[in-house]
Amino acid sequence: MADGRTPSSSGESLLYLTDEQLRQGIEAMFFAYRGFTADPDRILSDIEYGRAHHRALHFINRSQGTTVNNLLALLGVTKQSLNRVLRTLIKDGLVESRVGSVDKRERHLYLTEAGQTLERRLSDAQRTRMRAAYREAGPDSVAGFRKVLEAMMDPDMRRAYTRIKDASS
Amino acid sequence: MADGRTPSSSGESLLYLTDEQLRQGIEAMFFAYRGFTADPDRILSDIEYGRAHHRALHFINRSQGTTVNNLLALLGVTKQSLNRVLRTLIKDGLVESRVGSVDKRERHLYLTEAGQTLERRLSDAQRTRMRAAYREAGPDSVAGFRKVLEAMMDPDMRRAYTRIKDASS
DNA sequence: CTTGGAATGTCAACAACACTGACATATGCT
DNA sequence: AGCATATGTCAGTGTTGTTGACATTCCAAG
Repeated sequence: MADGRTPSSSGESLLYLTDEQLRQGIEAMFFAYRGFTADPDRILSDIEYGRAHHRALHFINRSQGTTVNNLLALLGVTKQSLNRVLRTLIKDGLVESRVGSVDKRERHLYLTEAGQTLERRLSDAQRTRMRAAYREAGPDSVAGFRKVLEAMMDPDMRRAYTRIKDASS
Repeated sequence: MADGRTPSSSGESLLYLTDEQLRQGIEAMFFAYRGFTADPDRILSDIEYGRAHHRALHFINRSQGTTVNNLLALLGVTKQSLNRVLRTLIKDGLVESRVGSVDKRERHLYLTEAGQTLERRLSDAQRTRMRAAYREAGPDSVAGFRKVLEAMMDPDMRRAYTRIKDASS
C-alpha cells in the first residue's frame, strides 16, 4: 500500500511523484529549514533569546495590535508556552501590551522601537538568505516554491497564511 | 541598508525580490514546515519517540551501514545528542550497530526489520502529504520548489544533500 | 613499540521550548 | 446572577539540544 511507484497512470509523466522523488523533497525540506533558521539563530544566541522569541516578534510586527489569542493560533503553541516568551519580551521593553478598548479582556500587542529594531535585525538576516536563494532560482521557481509550500500546509494554517498575505497586499 | 525595494534595477521584473515577497516566503516556510512534520509527530507521540528518532531512522535507512560520524554531519547535532537517540533505538531493537571490519573504531548502523517497519510507517505518512502537495502544485512547481530549497541550504548541507540524492539515483 | 590523534561512547549539568493540569482574575454576554 | 471568554500564572514533565570531561579503542607516524 502507498507504494507510489508505477508512473503509468495518467497521460503525463508522473515521475515526479515516485517515492524516491518524494524522499528527496523531504530531505530538501529538512536541510533547507536548517539553513532557513541558521542566521537568526546565530543572532539570537548572542542575546538571551531563542527561536520562539523571533517568531513572536515576527508575527507581532506583521500584525501590530494583534491579540494574544490570535497569535496563539498562528504560532500553534499553548498559551503557557507563548506567555513565557511574551513575558520576557514585555519585561525587556520590546513588546507593549495594551488592554483592548472595545473588549477589555483582550490584550493588544505592539512592538516598541527597540522591538522593531531587533525584529528588523533578525528578519534582515533571514531575508538576505532568502533573497539570494530567490535570485539564484529565478521568478518561476519561486512561484513553484510558494505553490508547493502552500499545498503542504494544514488547511487551518493555509487559511491563516492567506489571510496575512492578503492583508499585507 | 538591506532595504530590498526599488525594483528598477535590471531589465526584467524583480518584484519577486521585494521585502514583502520575501516575508511571505518566510511565513510560507514556517507554516509548511509545521505541516511537514505534523503527521510523523502524531505517530511518534503515541510510541515513546520524538522527531530526533525519526530523523535518525530516516538517514540510517537511506544509507544503511553509515557511520556515526557520517550521521552526525548530516543531522548537525552533537554526538551526545545523537547518542542518546541511538542508544534507545538500539536498546529497542530498531537499529543495529556493527563494529567496522576495516576500521574497527567505526560503528556501522543498520535498521533491523522492526526499524524498517517503523521507518516506513513514518515516512509513508510524510510522503502522503508530500505527494498530495506535489500533485496539487504540478511538476513545474515541484522543480522550482526543489531549486529554491537547494539554494537556501548552507553550502555544506547542499553538498551532503546532493551526494545522498545522486547516490540514490 | 610507543605515542599522538581520531572515532566512539558515556556521564553530568544545563537551557530552550514544548506539553498538561490546575487555578485566578477580569470582562462580556445572556 | 451565572456562564463563557481572554488572559495570566504556577508547578511539573518530556524532548532535544548544548558544554565539558573523561575512557576506550584503534590507526598511523615516528
